[in-house]
Formats: sequence, structure tokens, C-alpha cells
Amino acid sequence: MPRMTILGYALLSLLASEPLSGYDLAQRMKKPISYFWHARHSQIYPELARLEELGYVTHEVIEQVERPHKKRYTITQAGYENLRDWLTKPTEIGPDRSEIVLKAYAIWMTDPRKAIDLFQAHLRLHIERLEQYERDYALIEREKSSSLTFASPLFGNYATLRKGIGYEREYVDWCRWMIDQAQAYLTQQEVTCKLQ
Amino acid sequence: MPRMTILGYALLSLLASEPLSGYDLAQRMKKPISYFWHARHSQIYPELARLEELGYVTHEVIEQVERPHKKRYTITQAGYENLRDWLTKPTEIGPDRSEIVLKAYAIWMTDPRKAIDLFQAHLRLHIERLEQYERDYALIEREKSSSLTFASPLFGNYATLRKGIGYEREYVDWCRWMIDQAQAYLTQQEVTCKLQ
DNA sequence: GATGACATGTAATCAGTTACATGATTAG
DNA sequence: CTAATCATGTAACTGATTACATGTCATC
Repeated sequence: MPRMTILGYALLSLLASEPLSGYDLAQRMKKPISYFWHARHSQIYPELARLEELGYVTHEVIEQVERPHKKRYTITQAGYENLRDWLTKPTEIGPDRSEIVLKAYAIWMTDPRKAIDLFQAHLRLHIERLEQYERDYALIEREKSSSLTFASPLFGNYATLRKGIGYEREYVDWCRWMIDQAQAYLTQQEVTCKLQ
Repeated sequence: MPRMTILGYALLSLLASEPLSGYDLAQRMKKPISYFWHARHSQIYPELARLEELGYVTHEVIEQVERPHKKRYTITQAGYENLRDWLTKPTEIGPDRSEIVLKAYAIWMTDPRKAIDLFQAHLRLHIERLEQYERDYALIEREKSSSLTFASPLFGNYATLRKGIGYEREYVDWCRWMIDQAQAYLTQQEVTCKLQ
């Protein structure tokens, strides 16, 4: 018998609001599930089969005209209970890996101008994401502000978006700080040269 | 011939400052490499062999009295150049996965009191880490402030610690916000009950 | 006598990515 | 005719974790 994975719970947590097909789930997890879990269809399809084997979801085939058939997955009572149990279990801080922070660790050995280019390009990516998140956030606050209370399914989007925004803002600040550090070093060098 | 992995660069970036044994490297990466890359010894030993095959490190065996022998790995010129090239190559935003953020996404379906417990416990973990990082940061600022300029090897510690602090502060804020949201919902519920 | 630090490795397994594979319909 | 969206799957591979394996010395 297969056991539960975090991905399994991610799928259940999406199915908890509405029945979805594997394709729908993959769409929602392309852009990480409300910004903090993602998976591809090649991982999702087998995982759905596992969830079904465990009795946490069921599916029905929907025949469509002029579209391929699809499998509509629905969470079961057992799946719902399993998810609810997992949700409130103590959660450790997961291992974090960031390629750009690793690069920052060794950046001292490079040309500061190249470092500035690196962090400026990276900064742009984070600003882009941040702006997207802020647009989404403004949208749900404007249109759904009444249902953003803790017990509403939309609260999930709200809470994770808020995390995404804080996360990206922190990255933006840090990238700017890195650029400043490299720039400060460069001007310092210039002054030293002129004095000699 | 094996190819380079990010772990390989992580090891090279540690060896760039000083020669180290596999055991030393594992110690430094237990607590993630200055907080944003980690690996275990079972991954590090084979990776060192790969780096040696590629000519990016060499080792010498050091016999010790009353201690097991150890292999002291040193970065080569080729390793150093390879690392330097990689460092300034454009870097994408890696996929992020956070179990607690995923839980926040589905937390609406649970008892708010259990949610408060969950986030309070998690908050404590982040506060602990944050305080550790802040102690480390204060330490290097006090003792090594003169060598914290961009081109010094210590700048790596400084920059990654700064990221770690920002990252943990953001988590602390967000956990507190989550607790507030659950609490606000509870008080709202109470008021509604009293009025009926 | 047991635990923990030092020290190095391998094997089994799992999670996740990339690539392979198929097939219909719609828009440019 | 080409690319994109809808729709579902499998296979090969890589990256990472857990467990297995061995051995010394110091401390409780």
C-alpha cells in the first residue's frame, strides 16, 4: 500500500474546494499552488492513482464533444479527514536551497561589475513576480473582501498570496542591498585610485 | 564524464576559502551553507570524488594520532575558474516548496484553535533560528567589521546571514499574521454568539 | 556499558524533472 | 501548415534522504 506524500496533500487541498481533473490540477500547480508548492503533470497523474488506491479520491470519466475525455476527481470523506488531520500536525522548517544565495556566498571572488549585472537581472525577476502577486492580491481584496475570513476557502489564496508578497519583497530588498554593496566597493576603489 | 551540479559548486565555494575534509564540509552544510544550501555526508563524499575526477579538487591523506585519517581536499586552479564562471551566470528563481504555506492554503477547514497551536509552534522555530542568525550577525559585525567589504571571503557569510535574517523575519511576521487572523475569527464568532 | 564526536564510505529508496508518446481541436 | 490548448499517460534519469556499515577515542 502506498503512503501519503506532501504532494498528495497538496492535491487533496485543491480538491477540497472543488472537483478537478489531473489537467486542472497541473494548471494550478504550474504556477506553484498559490505560490508555495508546485508539481508537473507527470508527477500528478500517478499521484492521483495512488490517492485513489488509498480511497482518498474517486473519479468519473467525463466525455466531451470536440475535446478529449477527462477524469473528474472528487475528494472522499476519508480523504477530507486525512487532510484535516495532517493540516494541524506540527510542521518543521523544511530545508531551503537558493542558488542565488549560494552564489552570494562566493561572489567575493568575482568582478563586482559582473556581480551587479547578476543581481540586477535576478532583481528584475523578483520584481516581476512581486507585481504579479500584488495585482492578484488587490484583485481578491477588492472583489472578495467579505469572504476573506479564516473559515472561507478563499482565505487560503489570501494567506499564501500574503506570504508570496512578503517573500518577494524580502528578495527585492536583499538584491538591492547586494547591488549597493558591490557598488560601494567600486566607488571605494575609485577613490583609492585617485588618491594615489 | 560527470557534469557539474549545484552541490558541486557549493563544495567548491567552501573550498575556495580553505582546504577541508569531507567531514568538515558535511559539518558546514548541516546547518545549511551559510543558511541556504545543505547536504548530508552521503551526498558529499561521492560528489567530492566526482569533483576530483573532473580535476576541480585534489586531496591528500592526513594521518592523525588517536583520530581516524582524513582526506584534505584543496580546490585547483581549474576548479576556481569553473566556480568563478558559474557565479556570474544568470540565475533563475528556483522552485520553492513550503509545507507550512501549503497548510495555510487549506487551513480554513480546521478548528481555528488548532490552527493557532500549529502556527504558534512553527513561529517558535522561526524565532529560534532568527535569534541564532542575529547572534552570528552581531558577532561578525563586531569582530570583523573591517573585512566585511565585498571582495573579502567573509563577505559571503555576511551576505547570506543578512538573507537568512530577512527570510526568518518575514516568516515570523507571517506566522503572527496567521495567528491574528485565526484569533480575529474566534472573537468574531464569540460576539455573534452573544448577540443571539 | 552507552553515548557522542571524529571519520569515511555504500545501498536502497523516494521525489522530482525531462523527455517520450498520442491525439483532437482551434487560431493564426 | 504550424503552434497552442486541451487531455492523459509512461520511461529514464537525477538529486536527495534514509539506512546500512565500520572503527577509534573520550566522556558520562
